[in-house]
Amino acid sequence: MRNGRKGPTGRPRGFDTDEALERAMLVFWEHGYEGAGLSTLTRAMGISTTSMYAAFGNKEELFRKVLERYTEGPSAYLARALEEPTAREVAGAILAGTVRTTTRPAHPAGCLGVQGALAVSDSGQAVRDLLAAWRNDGCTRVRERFQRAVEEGDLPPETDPGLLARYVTTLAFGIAVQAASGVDREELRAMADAALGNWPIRP
Amino acid sequence: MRNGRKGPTGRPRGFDTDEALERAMLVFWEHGYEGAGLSTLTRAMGISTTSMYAAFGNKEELFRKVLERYTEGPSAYLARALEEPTAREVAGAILAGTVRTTTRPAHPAGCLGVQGALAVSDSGQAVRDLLAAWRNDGCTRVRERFQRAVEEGDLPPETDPGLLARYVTTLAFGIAVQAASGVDREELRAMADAALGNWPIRP
DNA sequence: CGATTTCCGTATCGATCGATGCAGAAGTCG
DNA sequence: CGACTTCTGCATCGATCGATACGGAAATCG
Repeated sequence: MRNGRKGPTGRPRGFDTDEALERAMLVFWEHGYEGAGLSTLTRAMGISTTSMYAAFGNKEELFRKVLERYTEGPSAYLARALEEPTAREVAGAILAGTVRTTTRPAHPAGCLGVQGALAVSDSGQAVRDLLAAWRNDGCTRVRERFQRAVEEGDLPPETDPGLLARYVTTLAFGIAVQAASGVDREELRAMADAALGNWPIRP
Repeated sequence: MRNGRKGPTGRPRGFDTDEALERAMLVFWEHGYEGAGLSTLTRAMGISTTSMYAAFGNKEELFRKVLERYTEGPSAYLARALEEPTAREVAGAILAGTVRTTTRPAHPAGCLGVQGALAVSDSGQAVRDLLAAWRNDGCTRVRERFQRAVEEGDLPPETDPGLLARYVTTLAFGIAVQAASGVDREELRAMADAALGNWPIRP
């Protein structure tokens, strides 16, 4: 559709796609996939429904692009945390990043990947499955990092990397729920620090 | 309205209120407050929308009654756990009960109190706040139980009961999210056991 | 400029949302 | 039985849902 080799270029788009996605991300983050109506979304994006459909396809594809943006933006702390030198620092960075992102002032409380579509109607199950896969993928990446830590001798050889990854992600998802409930940032940070006081947990 | 002192009794209700509430609970549990439409609810309850409004008021009041039923039914493990003799056993019972309830076969995965209304549209914020208060109330009750444990010498005197309660409930909410993502029951059970391997956590 | 392409504002689609009005059936009283 | 009360099935309400059709405005080409 774009850039066929023949003919004039046509009128360029009248709005910034990146900024529109950012606005849409904040709406989905606050209200969830199904709680965010087209009217609310387009009003926040500053465009009409026609422009939204022309630029992003439909509501579900808009959400998919928003989730990509979220992964590389507010949730980028995960990828950075996986590069910490020790498993203990990886876990600490994940929890600290989760607390920071889920309780940032002037941003919606909680985590888009958790509250975006936990329980939905029949028409939203595709997005529900997408987010479930997103969460499970996060846990898998943490497990692989802990597996490497075992191989490197950073973690004791009898450590179960899957168990440990499930523990850290469970804390992270729980923090997201607490944040969505209005719990204070400092309290969550203190709790996360204390949770890693005895590290690593063992089966 | 019911049982005014004058006049005949009138035609009795043609369905079992308790069973209708049970069916509604399962629908809200699976689809959330806003994801459960009146047509889905009434079909599952086996009654018409008119009967639902006559018996329960409206959708929001129906949900409130469903939440009460959930608290005294699937979530009753919390009240029982608080009566365990030691703080350590309280925490263990809470996590074991959470795993059991959020992964019970033939029941919806996850926790109604978590996925019932985490992120909603403007018209659902009353229910959202209701569930946030429900979760915070659970944390408060755990904190008060741990406070008692400190006074009884069951927990070390320097223990922070609020921190410990936040830790246990964060794990519980995280378990609910994992369960909603399809994580296996046995894996969650093993993780919960390991999480309490070093008890209590300290600030 | 004129031709062509694309974007965008308005108006609207059918479906579903939660919620009711109405009338008659069904049951409980004296 | 007959008076009275309540429940229930059908139809429908206005609002909103996600999604489009259409046509004019705007921008880029030769």
